Amino acid sequence: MVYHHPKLLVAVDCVIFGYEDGELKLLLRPREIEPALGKWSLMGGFVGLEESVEDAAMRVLYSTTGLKDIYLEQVAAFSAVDRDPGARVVSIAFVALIRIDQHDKALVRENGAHWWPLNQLPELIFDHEKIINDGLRSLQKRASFELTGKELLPEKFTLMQLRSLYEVIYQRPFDPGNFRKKVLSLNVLERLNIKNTTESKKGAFYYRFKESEDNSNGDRIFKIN
Amino acid sequence: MVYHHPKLLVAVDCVIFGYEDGELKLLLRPREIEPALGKWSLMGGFVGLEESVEDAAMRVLYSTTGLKDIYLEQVAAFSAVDRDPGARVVSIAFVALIRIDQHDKALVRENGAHWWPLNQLPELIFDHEKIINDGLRSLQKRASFELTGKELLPEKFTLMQLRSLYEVIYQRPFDPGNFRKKVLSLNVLERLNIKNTTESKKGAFYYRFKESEDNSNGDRIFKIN
DNA sequence: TCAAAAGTGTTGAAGCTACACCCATGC
DNA sequence: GCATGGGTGTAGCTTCAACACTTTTGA
Repeated sequence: MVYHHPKLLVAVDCVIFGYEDGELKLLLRPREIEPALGKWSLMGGFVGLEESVEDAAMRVLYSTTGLKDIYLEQVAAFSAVDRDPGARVVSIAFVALIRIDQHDKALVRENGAHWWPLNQLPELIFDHEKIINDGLRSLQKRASFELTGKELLPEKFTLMQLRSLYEVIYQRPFDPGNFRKKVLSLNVLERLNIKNTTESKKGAFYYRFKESEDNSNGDRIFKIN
Repeated sequence: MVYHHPKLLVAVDCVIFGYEDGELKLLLRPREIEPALGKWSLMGGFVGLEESVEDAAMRVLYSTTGLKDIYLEQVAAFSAVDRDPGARVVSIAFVALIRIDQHDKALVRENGAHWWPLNQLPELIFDHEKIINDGLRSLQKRASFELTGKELLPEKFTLMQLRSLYEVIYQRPFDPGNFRKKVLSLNVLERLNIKNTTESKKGAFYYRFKESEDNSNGDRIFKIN
């Protein structure tokens, strides 16, 4: 049986965050069709008949970065009637977190895509700037409940690197000593017996996320603001 | 210009919460068409070509409760390919909060709709039980950041009534003294010079929400669990 | 008089903030 | 030696949970 109602184009748009050179970056690509040809756009695609929106987002991520099993989280549906002047499109936005060093650089280049620092974004099409803002707030919320870094940092990292990541996610400084104590008290990291000596004279121990640790107990770990 | 991609039915489903007789209740209606005829369903409808999903949710709420300007919040998109056996439908779920005593009872009756206590729900169609669970978690989250009651309680209410509301939202008891102190410290309620004497011998002051108070500063006010 | 809710006070534990302070080392 | 980040400690403050206690009044 078929319901008699209008059908709409349904898209997914992925706010793909990566972390490199102490900055949060976003993977964007120049739009290749009218309208808004040449402006920059989130990585997106249309949802097919035989896939969920999550499947579609995974497909988009795989086809643009070559990565599977990416952290993915729904943000919201964006559906203003005129948000896309070319057609009526309802878009489901996702946040994706990836390690920049792991993605398929050739594939990204082939797509004309480019990593843009979060605070030096180019002109974006449609409502993508708003989507990005909501995506960042979503990331901040996640980072405030669950220690976030596994998906963005290298396998092993120093506490200073983790703190730097939090500083760019929250756009504010953290007290080094207090950050260290708080993070270690969560009991989700394990210290390795290797030191990083490139970023400080003394050398700092590497840490990594423990396997299969829940990492989230419902409490805030950092306050936003 | 038109994009050449499949189009899908897009629906909205509203998890409509009300509070009555010390219980959280949900407005549901029996489904009138196959498949799943006779099972109970969230209040929903299809999104038209000339409306956003928020518009569509508003429209559904107005046509089933007679109310406008309702608190409405997106929960998520549900889009499993086979979630509706009758057709491919992507549904955007919303949470709505209303005062049960204010809605249009005749209209609700006319729709065959019925208020069901949250913990005695009937058998539901499709994935609506999951949608309700996610909706409740969404309500809990909101109530943990922002004192919630304006949309569910009568204009004036006692602190005991507010506490009872929180107890059913969180499904756990709150210490009366501590709850009182915490809530009053938020500075979003104003005490009226009237007492309610029907629920206690001594009589308790009525309170109401202050006008245009932000009511949310980013901090948790209650921990979930 | 007694039960039940209203409303206030207290106390100890826990967490957070803002620091001070020493350590190790490359320059 | 000195600047830099690594790492630990601490004093003062706020918050919170648990619970005692007093007030008021209808049954």
